Amino acid sequence: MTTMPEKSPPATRPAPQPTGEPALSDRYDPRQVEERWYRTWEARGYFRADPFAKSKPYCIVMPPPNVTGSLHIGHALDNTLQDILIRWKRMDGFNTLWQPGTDHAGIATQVVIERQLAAEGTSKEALGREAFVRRVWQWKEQSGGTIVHQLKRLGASCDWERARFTMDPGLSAAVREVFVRLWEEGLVYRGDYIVNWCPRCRTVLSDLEVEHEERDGELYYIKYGPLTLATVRPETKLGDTAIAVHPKDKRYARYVGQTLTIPSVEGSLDMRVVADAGVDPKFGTGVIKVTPAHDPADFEIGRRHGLEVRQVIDFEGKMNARAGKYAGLDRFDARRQIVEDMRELGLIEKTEPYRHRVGVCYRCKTVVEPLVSKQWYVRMKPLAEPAIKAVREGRTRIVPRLWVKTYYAWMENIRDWCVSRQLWWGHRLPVWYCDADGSTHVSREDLTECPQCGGPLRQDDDVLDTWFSSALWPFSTLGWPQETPELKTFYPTSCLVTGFDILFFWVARMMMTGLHFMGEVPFRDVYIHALIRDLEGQKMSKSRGNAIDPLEVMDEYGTDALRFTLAALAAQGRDIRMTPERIEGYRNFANKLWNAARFVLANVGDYRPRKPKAAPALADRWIVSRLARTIAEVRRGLRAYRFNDAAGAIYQFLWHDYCDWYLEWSKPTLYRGADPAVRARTQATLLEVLETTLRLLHPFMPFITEEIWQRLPKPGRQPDSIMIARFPRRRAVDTAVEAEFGPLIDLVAKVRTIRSEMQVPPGRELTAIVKPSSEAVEGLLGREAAVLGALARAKLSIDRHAVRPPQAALAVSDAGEVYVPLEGIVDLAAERRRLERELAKVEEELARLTAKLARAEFRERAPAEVVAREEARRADQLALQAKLRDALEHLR
RNA sequence: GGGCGGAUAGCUCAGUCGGGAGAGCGCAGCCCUUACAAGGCUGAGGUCGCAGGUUCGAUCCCUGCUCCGCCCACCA
Repeated sequence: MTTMPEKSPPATRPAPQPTGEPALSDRYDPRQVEERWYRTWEARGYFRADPFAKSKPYCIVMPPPNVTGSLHIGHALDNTLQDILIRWKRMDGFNTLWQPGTDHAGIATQVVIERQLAAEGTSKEALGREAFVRRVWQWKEQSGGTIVHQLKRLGASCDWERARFTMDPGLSAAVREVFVRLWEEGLVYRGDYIVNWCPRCRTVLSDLEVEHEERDGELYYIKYGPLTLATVRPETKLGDTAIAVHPKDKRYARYVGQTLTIPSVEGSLDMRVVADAGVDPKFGTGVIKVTPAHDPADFEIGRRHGLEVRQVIDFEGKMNARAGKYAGLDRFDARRQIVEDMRELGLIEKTEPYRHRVGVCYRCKTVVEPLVSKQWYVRMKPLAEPAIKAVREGRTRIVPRLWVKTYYAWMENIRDWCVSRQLWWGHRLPVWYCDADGSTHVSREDLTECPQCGGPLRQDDDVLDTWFSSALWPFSTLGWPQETPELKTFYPTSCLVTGFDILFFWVARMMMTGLHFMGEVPFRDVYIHALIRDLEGQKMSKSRGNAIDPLEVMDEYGTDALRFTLAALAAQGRDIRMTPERIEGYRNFANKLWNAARFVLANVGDYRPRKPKAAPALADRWIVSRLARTIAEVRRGLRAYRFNDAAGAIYQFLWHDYCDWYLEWSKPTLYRGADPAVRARTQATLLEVLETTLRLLHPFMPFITEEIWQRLPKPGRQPDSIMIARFPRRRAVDTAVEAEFGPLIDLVAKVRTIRSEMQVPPGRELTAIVKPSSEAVEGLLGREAAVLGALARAKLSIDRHAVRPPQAALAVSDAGEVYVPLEGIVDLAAERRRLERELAKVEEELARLTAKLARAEFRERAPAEVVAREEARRADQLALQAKLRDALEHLR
């Protein structure tokens, strides 16, 4: 790595605040910069929100990561987008609050500690509940903050002083308040139903927490007395309490109502045959066994026919005492054993391979066992209706709109939410039972004795589903149920940014609780972004080994590069496929910016900000107009949550307009002894445009923009940091200037093309004979001749009466015609082939246009301007055709 | 079974009034030109999944089909 010779900083520049070395290396080194600036920003309190500020509030609540969590690429995306919004709004003068926090993550956290205990040769049972919970808290205090530090590395400008944890006293009070109120309103109830049980986690799961996986299994055709039925779960046979057929199935009508004696593995069973519409006559033999205790569908059939619920599998997934000789066997071992036994008894008619979906625990992937047990539920329908209405009425806007339908579909078919969990880590249910009089008490305060009989009370052992407290997040973090200034100022929050995977788990539930308890939607906008996958479209995960670790990316490419990459990719609907190459590209972009800044700084040493003496040149006005266009695009992009559009606009502008054209254009002025006033004007434009672009880019790339911004000489008093500077305002685009400048760019490009295609050695001096199309263009070319010549690397000869010499390559620009004499250099045969190819293309296009224009329908129906354009295009092509023919003639 | 999304350059993807197809990467050629080789210049490469329809005109709107992916649902 080479080091630049030290350059003395411009005299007017205030000493860069926390900046280290004065010289800028030719490569941007993020490590030098990021931590230093983050510390400064935080120390100066720039992230802090003020509930009493007068400016318009803008608030985002962060989806709380699990305390056990480590920053993965999904967090990085989610939080980068939030930070972009918050930084943008902050710079735009809003009173911003980005409310951070973490989630206690019931099962996930409990599993982590259980694993630790196992490694220590002990268990939570050995510890006891109280000691276990203490242990979790201890762990939380020590290592629960990992993700917070990682979010800081990402540049997240949250108000950390307000960080909340779902099990904080305040939030726990909110949880209790909500549960008690729901109980008082009759929206919470306790009931005996079939639930999804995870035998490994030993807890009930909500329907959402069950994932479905395709697995290969076998379909067993079993003889049930005179009938044969098909099942994938023969082990539940011992819990069968009926046989069911479809009511209209004529094949079995005569059995309905009868009680059959079924020879089985444990002697004979007597079983009723019932008719139920839930049976699909087309599946298997059209007969099913009914196991109300271990199948949700069977449970329903059982209720309809008053069947006995006969549990044969216990809460650990083992066969229980009712299973006779199979008692104690794991359910899958029992399946094998029973099948074997039935085979010996000749009860298995046949088996078929069968691929089906099984429910598995979303945490540990263990096959879920449906079991009947007593759990707590929240009645959802009354809560869902206002939440549907709020979106219908546009009080909350879901972006992109494609998720709206999904939201409605789920809300409209919502089922009651099982909220109790058989865990130790979480909010314990505020429910007490009196064994003396059998009463149940739900209370805001801890109870010790029965309010009815004064007898001793026993608190329910269960805790609430983790998502119960998350559902209150937008108002519990702001202080509810207290009436706080925070709530008053920041609720409803402005925008929620999250992935679609937790639309039901979280977003929908926040909508419901927010409306119910606050009387208003929790957020005005919901922006739902895609999920990041690898190149093969696989979900990233540590176990697959395909995960891109954002921490490693930040180490290697810098945080700004990662953030910009994520913003640039954010548009996509459902999936984002991410590759390191992509990040590398944006790392290069950061480096490009860095070097552009170095160039500017190296060339403004003698610049003194004062009233400009020279009027801006065409190029100055052009870049300023391009900047205006970019500002408009960025603002439009951000407003519409089109982060990729916004990022793309800046990328395009900075690299291709500012660096490729304007910087190059400025060089002749800066290097050669130009008029000092013109030179100062150029310097002023270079600086002004760069400074504005930095502010525009800051929400996306906070670190590098701050680092450069601090080094720029700025007139007058300025804020101490770019992050509290103003976001660029919209300004007028000068289309006339852009139209004037365009042809100049074209001209340079044309000459370069000729040079490249004719393989003119770089050392060789070229003369470009330019024939301007009008006097105005001639004047323009004359004024810009020096720059044009330098960029095109050719001597420009402007001649209104130029005649294209023979044996010449040809190019056309809007500014006129360019002839470049190339005698003795051109490979004539190759040139002829090239011209012939070109001619063929032109003629094809010409034929198409001629046909189109000949059609009466087109002339009559198409808008006049379209017809005119097509005619102009045809004229161009005709002229081009003539020139090409002419040129070919010369070559022959 | 219901619903949703995707199919555009070799790869990953933009393309929001229907009016001449774009980016990044990759590839080819030339260049260490005093901001940057993590760079510059130039170039090649596409029947916009298939078939119909609407329209003067369709990558875009409608219908059908094929192939991927996802979500929801009590077919054992």
